Amino acid sequence: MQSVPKSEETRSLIVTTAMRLFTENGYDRTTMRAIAAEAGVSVGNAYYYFSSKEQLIQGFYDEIARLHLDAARALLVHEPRFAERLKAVLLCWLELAEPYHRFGTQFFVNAADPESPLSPFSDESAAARDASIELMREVVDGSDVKLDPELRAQLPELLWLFQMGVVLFWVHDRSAREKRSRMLVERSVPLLARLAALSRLRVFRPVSREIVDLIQDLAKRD
Amino acid sequence: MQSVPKSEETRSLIVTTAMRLFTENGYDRTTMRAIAAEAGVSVGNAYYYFSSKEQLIQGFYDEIARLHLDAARALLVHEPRFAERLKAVLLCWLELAEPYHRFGTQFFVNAADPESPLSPFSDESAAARDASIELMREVVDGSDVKLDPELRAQLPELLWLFQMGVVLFWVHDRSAREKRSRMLVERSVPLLARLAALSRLRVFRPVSREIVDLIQDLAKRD
DNA sequence: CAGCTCTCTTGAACACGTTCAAAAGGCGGG
DNA sequence: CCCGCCTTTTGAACGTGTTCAAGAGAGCTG
Repeated sequence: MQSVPKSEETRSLIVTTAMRLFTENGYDRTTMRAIAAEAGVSVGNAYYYFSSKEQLIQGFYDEIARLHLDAARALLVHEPRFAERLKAVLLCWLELAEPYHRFGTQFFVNAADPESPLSPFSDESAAARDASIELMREVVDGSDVKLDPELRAQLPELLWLFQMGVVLFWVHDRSAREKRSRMLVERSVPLLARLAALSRLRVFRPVSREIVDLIQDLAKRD
Repeated sequence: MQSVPKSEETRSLIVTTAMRLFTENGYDRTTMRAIAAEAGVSVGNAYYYFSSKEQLIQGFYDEIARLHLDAARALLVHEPRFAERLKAVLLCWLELAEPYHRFGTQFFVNAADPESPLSPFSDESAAARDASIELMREVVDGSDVKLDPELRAQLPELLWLFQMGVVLFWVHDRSAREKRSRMLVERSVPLLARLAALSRLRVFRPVSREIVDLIQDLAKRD
């Protein structure tokens, strides 16, 4: 049988313990000393595997992203309508993230720091970001939506940005079980779909072209 | 002559010193001990006036908001065109904030924490927020823009939200002298103005109504 | 002036994230 | 079995934000 290297065991023991304590007591109230003690290792050992307390949640971040990709793809299989596809993907994220809303808040605040490797715009997050954009591309391509080809090319990235906006809203959402975040998704998605459809109208063309151009220029890396 | 109470002097000595050190060395690299030493007081004394290091920047925050209100109003006097008014107000903010971009970043990250009193959505920030929304109302009301009355009522709040978006972009902007943030403003504002005008078209009415409704519902406090 | 009270000030102490020199384990080659 | 080398582990120590009990002033009252 395939034996897991000892070091990998220690690593995952630490990250598992950390996640448990974070969800139990919140991020701020969980100390590195407590994590180490609970995992039965020394503080220094935790720092041998993770360069900071913040870094500890990168593992969780990756985990939730992976779960979301799988769960969302499953939902897309039998649904051709664009708005429904997008809605399903976003609601699915809200559902998966719900258990972590309490400390997730703290986490996503750290992630808002442009310097942090946890920022969705950082180089370190490039892989996760690309995967999410790819998912949005599937949302668009597998649907029956009719679009200006130029908009179609940009849309996945725009939808990813929209998703980041939803996350931002979710972080600030204090309603029971993040009901308001769900409402945001349920009501804004049909609107987006209608706007996307409208974008093919003649009056709209110049405006939608310019929007696409602007985003494209802004998205260029410095 | 009106004598300033001693305590006010100490308070402002501390905040002034802190601002200077923050801009010189950045927020993280400036310690409370350094601030206290430089101001010639004890660490405990700084905490007598400010409940945390973060709190120290609330002063700066208020200051910049006040400067912006004055400077922006001056720009509005002889300009009737809606897009130009909005653009002037936003570019004016970018200009005022530029010297603080370096540590402002750190600051606005803290402000992204929904729990923090520095969050633009917090109760503590209500006064500053209302003042900014009022400014946006002047931008709209003093202009020649023609609007659906319902949209007109909501627009100031929407524009304030848009401004928060610009700030978010600015925080992540790493281009020289935040050139990209200026570009964002210069190109997105005319688009917004055109969209606002389009909103009076018959095809658009239902969509724009729903957008206004949605925002209104979301803006309701829990 | 003596005493009292309230504001202001102090600096040592605490808790936490983080670092680092040193020790302990594990392992392949002699 | 021992030696040398690399990985892993340790815990004391450091720097930082923050707290707090104690003291110093400043002003008021009898």
